[in-house]
Amino acid sequence: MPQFGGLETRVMESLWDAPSPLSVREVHDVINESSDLAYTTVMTVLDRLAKKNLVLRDRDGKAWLYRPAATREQLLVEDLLESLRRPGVDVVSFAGALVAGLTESERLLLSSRLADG
Amino acid sequence: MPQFGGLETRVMESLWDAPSPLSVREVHDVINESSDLAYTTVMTVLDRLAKKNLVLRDRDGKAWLYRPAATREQLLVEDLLESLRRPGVDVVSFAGALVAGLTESERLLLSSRLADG
DNA sequence: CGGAATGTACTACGGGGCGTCGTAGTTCGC
DNA sequence: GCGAACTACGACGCCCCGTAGTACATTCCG
Repeated sequence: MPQFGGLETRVMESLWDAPSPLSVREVHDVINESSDLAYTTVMTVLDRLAKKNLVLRDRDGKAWLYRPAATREQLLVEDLLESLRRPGVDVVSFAGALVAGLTESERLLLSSRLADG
Repeated sequence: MPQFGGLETRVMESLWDAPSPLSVREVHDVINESSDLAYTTVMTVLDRLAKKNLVLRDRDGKAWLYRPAATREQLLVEDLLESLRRPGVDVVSFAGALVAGLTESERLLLSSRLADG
């Protein structure tokens, strides 16, 4: 629903890319392959994301395991539909601009998917 | 490209809904049909939007006339494509989620538009 | 059992964006 | 040249987010 900050995005991507829920330590390890952040920094971010209901968490012993509340694609669609349905937005114009911006393969993919939906 | 703030959004909508470029005063008048903001508040917002190249302006005597740099639909598509092409995003999943979220008429509209693009 | 890890909760601070406006200065019309 | 309209610029407070420290609980190992 909202826009993620820079670090929030990286944390979400760690979770999205993982096959199963991750602990703070695991997310921290992933993140720190390309940075040098404190453990508590990652924890704070996960905590805030959880409070915003963008990630869910379950106890695993003394630790929490975090997982995304929605896939990237779900969030994308939610955002898109919300914007698309705001007053004044012309869906026809949107479709036109979209066609102009898509690559041919993207256009075909979307097209076929929409056709038999 | 970016996300507008609350007042920024209302200002942009004033410009989008207008048939021709508007002065600060005109935007202020539109906005103040439903609020009570100072003239300079609206001016500041327009100024910032111009500095971010989200609106364009041309001189008209001593005043500036403001117009959107892009249509809402163009911005929507830009945002969508940028998100859609980020690593990890699955366009097929996106298409699936999109079909599930669209109304039938929206689906048909997009579908036909994409088909003959 | 008792200390070292490991983990969480809570607090904090600084920067940036944005809503909000005031003041000072400039320009145009009469 | 004077007043009205307009702009330029600065300012302040709030909230979000990146960043982290400290304090406290739990667990594990010797």
